[in-house]
Amino acid sequence: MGADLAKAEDIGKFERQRRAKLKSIRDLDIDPYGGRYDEAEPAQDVKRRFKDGDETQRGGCAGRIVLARDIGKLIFITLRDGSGTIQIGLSKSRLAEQWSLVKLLELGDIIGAAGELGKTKTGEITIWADSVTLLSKSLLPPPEKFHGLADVDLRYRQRYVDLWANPEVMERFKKRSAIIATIRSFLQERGFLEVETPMMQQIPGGAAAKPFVTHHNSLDMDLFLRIAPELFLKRLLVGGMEKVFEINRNFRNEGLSRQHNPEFTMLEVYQAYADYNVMMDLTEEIISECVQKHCAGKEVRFADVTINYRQPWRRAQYADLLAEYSGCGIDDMAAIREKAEELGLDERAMDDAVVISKLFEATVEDNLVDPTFVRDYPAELCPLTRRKKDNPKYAERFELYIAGMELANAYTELNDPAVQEENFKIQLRGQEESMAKMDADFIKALKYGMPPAGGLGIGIDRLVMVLTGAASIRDVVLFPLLKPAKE
RNA sequence: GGGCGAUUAGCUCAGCCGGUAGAGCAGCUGACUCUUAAUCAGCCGGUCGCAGGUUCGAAUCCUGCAUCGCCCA
Repeated sequence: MGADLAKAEDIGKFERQRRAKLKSIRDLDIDPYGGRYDEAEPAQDVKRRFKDGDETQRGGCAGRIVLARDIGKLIFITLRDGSGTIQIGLSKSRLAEQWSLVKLLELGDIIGAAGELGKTKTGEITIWADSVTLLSKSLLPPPEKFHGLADVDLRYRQRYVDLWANPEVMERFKKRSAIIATIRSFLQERGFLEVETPMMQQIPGGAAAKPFVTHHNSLDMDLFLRIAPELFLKRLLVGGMEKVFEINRNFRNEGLSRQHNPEFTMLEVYQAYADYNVMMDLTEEIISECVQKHCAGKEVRFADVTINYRQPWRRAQYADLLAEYSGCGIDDMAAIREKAEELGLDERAMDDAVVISKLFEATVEDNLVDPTFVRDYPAELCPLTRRKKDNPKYAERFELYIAGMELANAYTELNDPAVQEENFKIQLRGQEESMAKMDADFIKALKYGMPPAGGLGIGIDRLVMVLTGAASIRDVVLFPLLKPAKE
């Protein structure tokens, strides 16, 4: 407590010094918070269009001062904007009456500068400013200039600092945006309609997860933040939308981990008259397009492994993979339970299907580094999925694994209302998980008739992780959920 | 929930077997019109996460707690 107060005072010291400068600037009759600035263009563009030897060129940029080298009557500033950095040369002789302002500038301030373009003796493209505009005074000291902001917790809490103090962070989030844009246009070009379905639902369904609860005051009604959009997107299939997709947030009331943030972004795609094989091809095409456009090659580093995205991707049977890595035949429950016991999975109270799934997680997943489609899941694990016609023990479902992570999940959608209702009831008997909730309106929709369809979900955050080499989901979510800051 | 690690100046970090706190950056003062993490001289800056314990003496050893990270469930 005493230490916290002391710290607060220290921070106050730096802020006091900066406030004093702010006052000096006001005393010069200059607004320290500027306004519209029309002379700026992106730093990268200025550097790109610069032609050596032409001394008539001019340019202007606006951004944050991230480095400054003060040589007395000449100051070099490294200015960072959204596109990169550029050097500004501030000389006393050129700036004349503005020099007193220039001497008051410091790291972190946001300025605009315009003037002749030129190269320095050492070859750096530089704006030799003849006008400088203070656009926003910074009152808090920036992080250390060379190491940037290193404290992991602070980086997430103060992402607004992280983004400009650590350029690779900005790059990663630009890439995330570009990847999502690629996916969106890929689907739109193929005739998929982008839709938005409710985030606040009365009956949370479409996945097995615990929902967040919220409350609508004037209706005096509890609502759930959606755990999946699935049941609404299928209603759209009933309504006649034959190719739809949604990219939006899902919310699951679970713990946090490297791969889990309670709110995460999901792509779901539905295509009438298709099945899971069509979805498999689509998944491979979408992600390959992203690799093509946003990665340096077909091999991408992720943590301590290299992922090989060369097509075609492996497509393997769930049962075969289980046998390959656990040594257990999928029908040999005695062996499966013994193996689970051996691995300390605490399987006694679990249904057979759940034990199988736990054993799969424990033995197989980590081995699936290169993109691998795992297909034909035990039907008990798939209440929304159509069973295989030639072997109803299995469902027409696949998951895509990359780097040991579940990246996508897809199936041939179940469109028989009687079977769907029965599956809901079976789930109801088993667990209190939300998948167990009976959605009578959804059954009603199916009774009107839903075309056979393939459905696909891709975890966008995880996709961005594997494509950008980010080991934690927190590195691809701008503002990940954190515990409240201590004060 | 369990294990491991971290917590020292605003930031990034040193600090050995216990002897009473250091560097770089930032800041302040001064010099410098071609720097690139500019340089040079000087100065300011710390209840060493918190609370106990051992000791003549604790940033250092012990215990508990808190926060953060990593791994596991």
